[in-house]
Amino acid sequence: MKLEKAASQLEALGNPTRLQLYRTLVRAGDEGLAVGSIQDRLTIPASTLSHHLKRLVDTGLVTQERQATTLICRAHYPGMQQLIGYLADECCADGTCPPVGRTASAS
Amino acid sequence: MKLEKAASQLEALGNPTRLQLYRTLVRAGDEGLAVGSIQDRLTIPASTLSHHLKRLVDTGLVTQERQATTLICRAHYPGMQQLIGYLADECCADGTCPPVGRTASAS
DNA sequence: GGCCTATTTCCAGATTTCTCGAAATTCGAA
DNA sequence: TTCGAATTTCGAGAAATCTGGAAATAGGCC
Repeated sequence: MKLEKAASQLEALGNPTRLQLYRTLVRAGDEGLAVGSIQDRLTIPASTLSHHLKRLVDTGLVTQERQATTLICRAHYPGMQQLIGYLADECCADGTCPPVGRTASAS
Repeated sequence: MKLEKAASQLEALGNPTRLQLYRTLVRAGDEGLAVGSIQDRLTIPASTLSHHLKRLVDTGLVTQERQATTLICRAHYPGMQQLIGYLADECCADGTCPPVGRTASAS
């Protein structure tokens, strides 16, 4: 994964409203949640929610599936796993780095 | 960890320049890197770098230590581990969530 | 077709971020 | 104390984000 993509995913999660939104979707599990249901739970205007949702979808952290007029949203785990993978590989985010300690080899 | 704090850490990492900066510090290992050295590697103006660095320090992802006139910066692993911990606990970011699938229990 | 619900797009204002030059500050050395 | 190197703070402009109301669109159902 490119640094640019990881950054955009991190940025997408780096907003309290969107992080809460993502968390809500994770908790909803496989069945997902309709946009309207999310709106009811988080109590935010439809347009605002739509913008945030789009951001998460665009970065690959959430998927949507039409069911008649309602849109079901689900957390997209592969997206999150890619992100965690990037952090672990490039930023030692798995917590195993301090002992390992590869020394700086220039740029 | 509070959602707010996790969000601010994610936001701090969610900028290409800062992510690259953090990555550079991780790679530098325990000895860390002076602000000036970082500036040389990433080729960004001192004031810009200082702002980004401050952001990472404020969110607990980086620590600084004075050595005479130079400031040594180091990736602060506990900060990153807290973040990963939050994601794993609250957002199933450890990849074990899909099979587990806890159902939504309202807000 | 006409209608209703769910959701998005359009628009715009307020706020925040990002950037970076110039000036200030810090701290050691001579 | 005067100088010089390292870093931060100040100030400011450009760009992006965040927010939400109003209008538009999508997709069934009568």
